[in-house]
Amino acid sequence: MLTAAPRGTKDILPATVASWRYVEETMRTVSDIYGYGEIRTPIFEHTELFLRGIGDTTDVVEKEMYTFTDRGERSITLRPENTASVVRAYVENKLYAEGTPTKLFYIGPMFRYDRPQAGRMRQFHQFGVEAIGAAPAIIDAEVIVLAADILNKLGLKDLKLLINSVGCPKCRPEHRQKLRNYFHPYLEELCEDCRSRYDRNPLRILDCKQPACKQIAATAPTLDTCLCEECSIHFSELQSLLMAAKLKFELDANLVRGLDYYTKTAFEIQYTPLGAQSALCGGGRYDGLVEQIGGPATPGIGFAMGIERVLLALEKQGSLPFSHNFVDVFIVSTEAKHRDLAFNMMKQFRNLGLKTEIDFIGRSLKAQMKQANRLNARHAIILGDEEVARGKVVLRDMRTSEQNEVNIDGISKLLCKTEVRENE
RNA sequence: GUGGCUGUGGUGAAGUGGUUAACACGGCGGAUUGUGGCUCCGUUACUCGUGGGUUCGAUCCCCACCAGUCACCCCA
Repeated sequence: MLTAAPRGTKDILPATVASWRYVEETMRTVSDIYGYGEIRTPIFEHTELFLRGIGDTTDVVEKEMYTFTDRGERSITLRPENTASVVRAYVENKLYAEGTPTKLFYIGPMFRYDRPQAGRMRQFHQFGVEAIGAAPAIIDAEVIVLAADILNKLGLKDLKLLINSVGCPKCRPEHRQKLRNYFHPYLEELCEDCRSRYDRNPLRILDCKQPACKQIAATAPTLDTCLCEECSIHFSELQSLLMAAKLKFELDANLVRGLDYYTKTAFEIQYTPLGAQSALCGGGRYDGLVEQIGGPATPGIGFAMGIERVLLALEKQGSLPFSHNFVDVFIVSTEAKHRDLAFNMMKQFRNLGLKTEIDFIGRSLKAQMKQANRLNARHAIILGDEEVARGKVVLRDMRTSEQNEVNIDGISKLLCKTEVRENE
């Protein structure tokens, strides 16, 4: 137990960190181009924020949160997502004073107590974007295009963009009523989950995978038939903007987001080969959220993207850039009496920006050469006893095997020139 | 939270109720008493996820737990 990380967590080791940085840098760069600024909120918040923000009947809140009481008797929760925090920070720091809309992005760990699976961790990482303060569909379109742009820049193929409108507090109750009326005669035939969904949130029945429920739901009244004029116009404007941006999408009347705060636009980008965890990115509009957590009535839209999932997709597709490590110089030194000289040389090289390595465990000359080779050293500098006595040292080019004696003084300059030439 | 499958060294893996748990890669050392990349040799699992049980005896049989994985669920 001491030597095992908690279930659903994992170490990200040097060999994979390069991929993470590549993905994160792409996200940061694209966000910057779109005018989104990075925000870093705390990893934990008052539990109440998530109860109010996400909705206290959602699965995330009901059974997936890491909640504990701190030493000051406060109920604290490790963030299961970041939209509520960002909105809290927006209100608390009065970011609306800095001009509208406020465009923010974040990258960081989230925590959800789920049963782990590939692409579903208890500590996982999300990149996400929030645009707060603008209601028109053009900001929805920007956010969606931004998400697609990142995935495209990363080189992912065969992505599927699904969009829907989940309506607003004006049209949703009507739809809800229509759904109840429709499902009422079938109550006995629905699965247990759906019977409770009937009372709590009949919209979710549309999402059920049970064949029986699916069949019944197939002809249920869909939301698009009930959208109020405002929502309906908003949705068609969004579609026209996406077409203008040449972004392909599919309408999915059954696309429902799991968190309560969503209104109007809902969207998801899927990479089907990932199976059950194919949603790389999901989001939508949340026009009631800012007010819900105690701020002024303010519209907003955003999405979150699962970094582990993006990485899985890239791996599956074979699109991860492979990085080959190398060092500029490996200093070979077997004589104890030359250790200080070797160490000092290494320090000088490193000050010049050369990646320099040395043996740390008392290897033989031959073994040190092997090590230099394994580390992909461009050059080996061999401190031979006889040469050092004459103020010289052997410089070997590891690729051509050419080697010659050079003066100890001035070797730094010599090496630097070589490296500059190679990098050109 | 539910169900299925899996669990042998750093990695990929073979294997059997009973002396020394294959093989490959990797690691370490060596094969000209000053030099790597190829080749060759040696070495590298007080032990087969953990804990119980059955048995004269279990890595191979049973149970529990832990972990991974697939599907459900949920969601990114």
